[in-house]
Amino acid sequence: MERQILHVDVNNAFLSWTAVEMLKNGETIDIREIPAVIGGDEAQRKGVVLAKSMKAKQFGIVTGETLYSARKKCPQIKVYMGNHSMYKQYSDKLYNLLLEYTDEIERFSIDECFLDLTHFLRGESLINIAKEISKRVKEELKFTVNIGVANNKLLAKMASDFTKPDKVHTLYKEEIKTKMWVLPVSDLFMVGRKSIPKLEKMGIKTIGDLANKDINILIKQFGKHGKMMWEYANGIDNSEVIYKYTEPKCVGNSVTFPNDIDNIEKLEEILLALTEQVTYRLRKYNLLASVVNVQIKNNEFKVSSHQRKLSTSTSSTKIIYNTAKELLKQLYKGEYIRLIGVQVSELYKKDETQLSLFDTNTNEKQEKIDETLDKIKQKYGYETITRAGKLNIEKMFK
DNA sequence: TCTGGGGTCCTAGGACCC
DNA sequence: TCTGGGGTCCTAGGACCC
Repeated sequence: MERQILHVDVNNAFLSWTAVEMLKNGETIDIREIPAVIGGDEAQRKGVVLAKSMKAKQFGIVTGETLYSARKKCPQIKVYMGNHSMYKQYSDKLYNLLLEYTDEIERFSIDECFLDLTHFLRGESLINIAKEISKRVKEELKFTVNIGVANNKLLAKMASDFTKPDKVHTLYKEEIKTKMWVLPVSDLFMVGRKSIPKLEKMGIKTIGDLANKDINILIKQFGKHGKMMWEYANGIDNSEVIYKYTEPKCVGNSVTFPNDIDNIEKLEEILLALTEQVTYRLRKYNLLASVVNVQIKNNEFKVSSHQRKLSTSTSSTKIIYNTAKELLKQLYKGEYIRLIGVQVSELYKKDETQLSLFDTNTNEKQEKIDETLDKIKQKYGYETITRAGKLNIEKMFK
């Protein structure tokens, strides 16, 4: 049986949600109607465009570029700050509305969902459901979405990316040639910055060119990724809508400094603050980690990383930080550092861990200490007790 | 490039084992 | 040892996504 899939994508999510929130708070200007972007803090060297209005797009502003460059394209551009917890609230509102149609929903990102309606149609057509959702979101939640209607996730996602905003598009098998193959290959999901020039060198300019290329040549050049790109270009995708909760595969935190740092003590201090946040989340998920990874980016943007597998899995701040500190020592060659990050992976559910032959007791003792501290954090606020003191990355540079 | 932060997945090469 | 081949595990780096 053909699957009935929708992809719901919020138009300019961060900017639209900010607009709705501002209007709710008495603002009279709708920032969706003027050249505006959501951007990071330039003083903290996080000045990139995270979302843009349609008006801003008309000036050629793209997501990810610097605010400096955005201003050059449009000097009157208005820049607003983001607020992640507000985004989450709007994301939840959308999700709750979608739940009225099916509980088979995959939250692909904060502003995108896949819906599997195969078992929930009851005689109605998929496109009419899409139109109803579109209308209701606009009326009830005051922002707009694009919806892709198709028989698999890839085609639904491609369809939702056609003309914007506030549109419903279908992309059925018989429409692939006319609607998808004519697009530049860079529009295909999973064809990124590095693949585009390689594909062009092979004479592939459109998605159609890719679809009709010999798959073996693509596999030779790109490996598994080549096979996937070819399948996507041909509209082939058998992946399921993953609507059940899945545990994260890794947990990490990283930070770009307001100024480059060449002082190992300072780096260690920040590393500790980051590790505390990572392990705090780990314990909140009730997970233990077996691999610790530390990453640095120097002032020339060169990224390097070291990782180490632990003899036993743990969520202990002390154990993970000690490992991270050693990894940093191996990594750091005295250059100016722009970013540091710590990430843990190979995660296990706490109750499922195999008991290691040695030293589980010390691990457990450390984890107990952390859990006690976590409870205090929950009661009195996170800032009160982090071992990095009142450490707050911004404050550190004052 | 005045170039964020949080993820997932893949690959190549080396160590080590039989 | 002037040493073969295959498998597994580990690490570093990179591609891609939103």
